[in-house]
Amino acid sequence: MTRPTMEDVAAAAGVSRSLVSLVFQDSPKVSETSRSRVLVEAERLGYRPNVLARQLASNRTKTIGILLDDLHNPYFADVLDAFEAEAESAGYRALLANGRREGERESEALHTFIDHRVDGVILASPRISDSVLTSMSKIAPLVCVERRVDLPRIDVVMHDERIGAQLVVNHLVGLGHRDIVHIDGGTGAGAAARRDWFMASMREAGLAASMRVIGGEFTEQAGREAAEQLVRGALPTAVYCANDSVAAGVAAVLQREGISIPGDVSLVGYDDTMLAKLDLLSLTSVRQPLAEMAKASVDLINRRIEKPRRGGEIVDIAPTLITRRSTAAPRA
Amino acid sequence: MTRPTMEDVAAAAGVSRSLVSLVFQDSPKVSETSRSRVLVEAERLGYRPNVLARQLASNRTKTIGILLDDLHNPYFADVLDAFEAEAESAGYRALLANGRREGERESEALHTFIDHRVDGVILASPRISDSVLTSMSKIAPLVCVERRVDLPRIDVVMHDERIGAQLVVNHLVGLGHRDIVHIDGGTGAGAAARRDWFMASMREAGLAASMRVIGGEFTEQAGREAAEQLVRGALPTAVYCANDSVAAGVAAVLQREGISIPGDVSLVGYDDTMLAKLDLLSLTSVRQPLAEMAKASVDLINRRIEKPRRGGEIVDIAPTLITRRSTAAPRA
DNA sequence: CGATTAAATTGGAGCGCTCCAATAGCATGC
DNA sequence: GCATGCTATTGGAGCGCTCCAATTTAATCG
Repeated sequence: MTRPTMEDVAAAAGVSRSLVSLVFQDSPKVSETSRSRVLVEAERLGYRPNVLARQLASNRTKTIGILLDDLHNPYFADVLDAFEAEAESAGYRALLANGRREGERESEALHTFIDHRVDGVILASPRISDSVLTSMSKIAPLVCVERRVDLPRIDVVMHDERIGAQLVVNHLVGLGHRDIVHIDGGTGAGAAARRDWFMASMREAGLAASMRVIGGEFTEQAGREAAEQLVRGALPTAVYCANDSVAAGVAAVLQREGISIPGDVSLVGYDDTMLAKLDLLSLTSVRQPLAEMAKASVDLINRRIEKPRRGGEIVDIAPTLITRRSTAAPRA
Repeated sequence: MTRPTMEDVAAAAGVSRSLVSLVFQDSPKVSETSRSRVLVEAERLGYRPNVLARQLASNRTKTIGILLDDLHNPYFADVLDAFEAEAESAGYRALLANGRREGERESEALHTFIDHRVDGVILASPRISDSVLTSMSKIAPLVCVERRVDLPRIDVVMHDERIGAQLVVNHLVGLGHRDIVHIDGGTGAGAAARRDWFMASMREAGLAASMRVIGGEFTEQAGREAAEQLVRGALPTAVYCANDSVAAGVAAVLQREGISIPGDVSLVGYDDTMLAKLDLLSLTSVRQPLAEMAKASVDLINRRIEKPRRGGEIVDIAPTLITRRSTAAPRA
C-alpha cells in the first residue's frame, strides 16, 4: 500500500518535481508538451497528490468545516445539502461534524476543524458559548447560521423571522382564522424571535386579543404535550408550531382525538422538512432559503479570509411559505 | 492569524522540540517536571498540534472515512451516530461524506478520503461499481456495510435479513395474521434479500398460498402507490414494508381512505427510524443492530491495517423487532 | 548575429511535525 | 572511582509538497 509521489512522476516524465507541482496546480506557465507528458505518467503510475503535504506546504486547505447540531432533525439534512453544494461550487471541500446538541461536543468538533486547519467554519445553530466563539474567531473565519451572535469578528447569516411570521399569520388570517395559537420552541435557538414576531404580526393584524402562546421545545414530544393541553381546553382554529417536529406531535394527538386537520384545526410548521412533505402530514410550512443562506455564508468566509479584521456582518434572507393540505378556511 | 508551533512551545519551556513532541504523544518516558512545564507553556500560548504535519510525518492519520448514501433517509442519521461513536471510542476521528445516492459522487467522495490518507473507509450501502471498489481496496482498508460484495480484500458487515424476516412474520402470524403483503424495495440495495427471506419465512410458516409481494422502491411515494393498488383490490390484514418510508406512504393512503391501523390493517416497517417513532405512525419496525455493526466494522478495519492481505470476511448480525401500536390482532 | 526580453524549468529552502540514533545525566554496585 | 545500566533528552533527517529566486531555453529585434 505504498504510493507514488511527485518525485516518482517527475522521474518517469523526465522533468523536475517542481514542474510536476506546477502541472497539478494548473499553472499556465507550463508548456503543453510537458503538461501532457506529466499527466500521462501520473495516470500510468496511479499518482494522486497528497493533500496533507500540499496543505502543509501551502498553508491553505481549501476546506470548510460545517458543524451541524443534530443530524436527526431532518432540517439539518437539508441544511447540509445546501451548504455542501455551495462550498463545493466555490472550490472548497466540505468537512462535516456532528454537534449532537451539546455545546461541549460542538466545541470539541470546532477544535477538530481548527486542528485540521480548515480555511473557515460554518456553524449551524450552534450552542457554543460566546467565549469559545470569540477565541476561535481569532484563529479562523467563523460564520454563525441561525444564531444572532454579536461578537467582533464573527459574521452571521439568518433567515428573516419577521417575514416568516408575517407569511404565516397573513396566510391564516387570509383564510379567515382569528383564533391562532403558537407553540413555541422554549429556550431553543431562535425560539424567542419566532415567538416575538408571531405576536408582533398578530398585533399588526389587529388580533392581539385572540392570540395565544404555549411554551414548548423543538421536539415532537413537546408538540404532543402542548396539543394535550389544547384539546382539554378551548381549541383554536389554527395552530402555528415552532417547527415541523412539533407539528407532527400535534397532528398525532389531534388525530387520536378525532379532530380533523384542516377541517377542525389548521396546522402550520416551520423549516419545511421531510416531515412536512410526508403525505400523512402534508404540512403547510415556512421554508428557509437555505441555498441563498449557504451562498452568503461561503461568501462571508471568502471575504474574511481576504480581510480578517473586518467587522462582523449580519445578513438576513427572506423565507417563503409552502402551503399544503394542513391549512384551510375554518369551519363556518 | 498565525499560530504557535512546537518550536515556540519548546523555546518557551526551555526544552527541545522533540521533547514537546513526546509530551503530545503521551510518551511515558518524559519526566513529570518537563511534561507539566511543556503543558503549561502550550496552554499559555494557545498551542494545538498541527494534525496535518503530524500525519504527514507519521504516515498514519488516525482517521476513518464514513461514506453515507443519503442523509435524507433518517436511517442514515442513526447509522452515522453509531459509527461515529464507535470510531471515536476506538481512537479514530471520523470524516463524513455524502454520496447523495449517486455512484459517481460516491466514488468522488471515496477519492477525497483516499486523498486525505484516511486509515480506512466504511461504506454504508454503497452503489459504487465493483471495479472502483477493487482498485480502492488496494490503497486503503474498505468495509462495506449492508452490501454483500464478493471481492478479494473487502470486508462486509450485514445485518441478518433472514432473522429480520422471521421476526416480522412470526410476530404477525403470532397475532393471527395469515394474509400478509410485502411491499418490496425494487432494485434498491438489499431489497431482493428482504423480499426473498419474507417469502421463505412465509413458506416456513405454511402460508405460501396467502403471501403476496408488490413491487416498490425505498420511498414514501412508492408506498403510496402500492397502497393505492391494495385499497382498490383485496385488502390484506397486514402489510410489511421494505422500510419505514414506504410504510409512511402506506399509512397516508390508508388514513385517507378511512382504513384504521391497526384495526383494519397492521403495518410493519424496517430500520426503526425516526419515522417509526413518530407518535402519528407508531410503527412496528425491525431495528438493525447498528452499534454492533459499527463495532464490527471498525474492528475489521483495524485487523486489515495489521494484515492487509487477509481474505475478505462477512459478518452477519441479528436484528431485533420493536413493536409499537401499528400492529395488532386482525379483526375477528 | 549578438543583445534583450519573455517563457519554461529547476534547485533548494521550508511548512510543522515524527522518529531514530546518539548523547547526557545519574544513581548503582563493586 | 569507574564501568554499568538506566532513564531523560536532543539533533537531525525526512514525510510530500509549494513557493521563490535563479537558471536555462526560446523567441524577438535592431
